[in-house]
Amino acid sequence: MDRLKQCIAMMDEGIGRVSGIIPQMPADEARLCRLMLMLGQDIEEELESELKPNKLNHSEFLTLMILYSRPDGISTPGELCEYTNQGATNMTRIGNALVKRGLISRGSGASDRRKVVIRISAAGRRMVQKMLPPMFPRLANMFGGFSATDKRQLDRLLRKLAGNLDQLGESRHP
Amino acid sequence: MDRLKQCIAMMDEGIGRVSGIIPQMPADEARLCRLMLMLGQDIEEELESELKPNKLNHSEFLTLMILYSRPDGISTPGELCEYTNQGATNMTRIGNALVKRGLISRGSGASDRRKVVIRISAAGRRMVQKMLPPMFPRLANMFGGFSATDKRQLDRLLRKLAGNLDQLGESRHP
DNA sequence: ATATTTTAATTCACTGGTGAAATATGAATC
DNA sequence: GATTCATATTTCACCAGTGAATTAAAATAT
Repeated sequence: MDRLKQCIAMMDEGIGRVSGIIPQMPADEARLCRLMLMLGQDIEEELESELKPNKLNHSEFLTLMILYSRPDGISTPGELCEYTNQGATNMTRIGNALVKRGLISRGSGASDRRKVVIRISAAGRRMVQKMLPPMFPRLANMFGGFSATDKRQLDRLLRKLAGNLDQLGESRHP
Repeated sequence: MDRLKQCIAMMDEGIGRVSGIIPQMPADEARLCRLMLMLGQDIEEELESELKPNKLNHSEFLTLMILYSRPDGISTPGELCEYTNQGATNMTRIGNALVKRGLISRGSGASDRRKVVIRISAAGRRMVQKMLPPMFPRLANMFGGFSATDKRQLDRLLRKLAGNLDQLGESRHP
């Protein structure tokens, strides 16, 4: 129990010692970065554990949600790659898996015949509508004790961080 | 460019539409949760891209850093599993990889002979000291434009979130 | 003391995801 | 209008991480 708290305590100590040895290290930033990584992973695990009973993994679920949230229920592998941040290779596999379960259909594109049109099926919509409500309580608990201001602040800071990460990313992929 | 920003814009629209269909959804919490997932992944990628030139992956690097940050430079597979949040299986592989590169040594435990003692080597310490400084500029940029207050706020909110996630986790693993 | 249960680490078979090459269509250039 | 170049998807071979079973050593119960 309290796994994260323990990991964080040990990180705080560790960063303290390391910045004793290497004082140029930006210790506050390192801590925030580690926190983001730890919480991100933990939330991912939490999510996967909620998806497991429905035998979907995160990227399959996300793909399905994007289609569900579209007015027309349609997209293409390439576009889904961008928004799910998955490689094309894996999107092919995800498509195969979802088609096999009848949650989406794949058809040839009309205008550009290189593109494949992916469309959520009625069964896919039902699946989403069945899966979402049970997630709401845990989702609410995740931010239990957060005031409206806390949530606004967190939202603001995360979006600001996103802007910086985009900058960093651009210098990686020139 | 601006990959994250675009993903976030599309998420905002998507959540808007979904909460039109399913109004019980806690939309603010869903947004924050998605933001944490997206940023967590992106930071992970950023980190991996910095580690790649040294042919270490995140979990290998983290393992090495934990050992480095210990006063005695020592741990055991089991303990490293807890703090890296990796399964024992994978820790065996990580150990193999790091031993093969001479960054750690593995020895039999004195008191409890089931436990394996893992110790960072001089080469391991040198590797860490070589790798860290080049990461500092990007780490600083990640939080560029964050005031001291912004950083304190973010730290506070993330630790609060960690507490909630520990609660959630306990109900999963009873 | 011996038998049982628990704990630590490893091995094996598998899943999810990636990079490089292949295929096929479309767009641009000569 | 043939050739070159760019884009969308798929296939193949590989890497990282997981769950179930295995081995060995402690701890506990009988």
